[in-house]
Amino acid sequence: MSAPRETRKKTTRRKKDPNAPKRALSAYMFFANENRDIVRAENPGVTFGQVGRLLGERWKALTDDDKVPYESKAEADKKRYESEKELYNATKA
DNA sequence: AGACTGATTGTTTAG
DNA sequence: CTAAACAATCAGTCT
Repeated sequence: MSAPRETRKKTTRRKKDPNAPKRALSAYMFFANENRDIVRAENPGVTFGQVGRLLGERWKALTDDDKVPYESKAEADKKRYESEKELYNATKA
C-alpha cells in the first residue's frame, strides 16, 4: 500500500523548485521515442489506449539488454538534467 | 544515517 | 489543451 500507482492523475504537476530543474527523462521515454513510430507503423489505427498500453507491454517485453540503448539514453539525459540542477543550485542561491 | 515521497519526463490518441 | 495508461527516475526533504 502507500502507493496507489493509478498513474498519477492530473499531469502538469506544479514545480516546487525555484528554477525547476526539470528532472531527467526515463528509459521509457527514449524507448517510446523509437516505438512511437515503430509500434504505430505496425499498428495503423491503434489509438492511444492500444499503442500506449501495447508500448508498455513491449517495453518490458525487451530484456535489460534490449533496453540498454534506452537506458544509456536515460543516463545521458540524466546528465543533461545534471546541468540544469547545477545551474539550479547555483542560480537559486 | 537512512528512508520516503512527490514531482517530473515523454509518447499515443481523441473530443 | 488535457487526460490517462505505460515505465523509470531520482532529487530533494524529513526525522
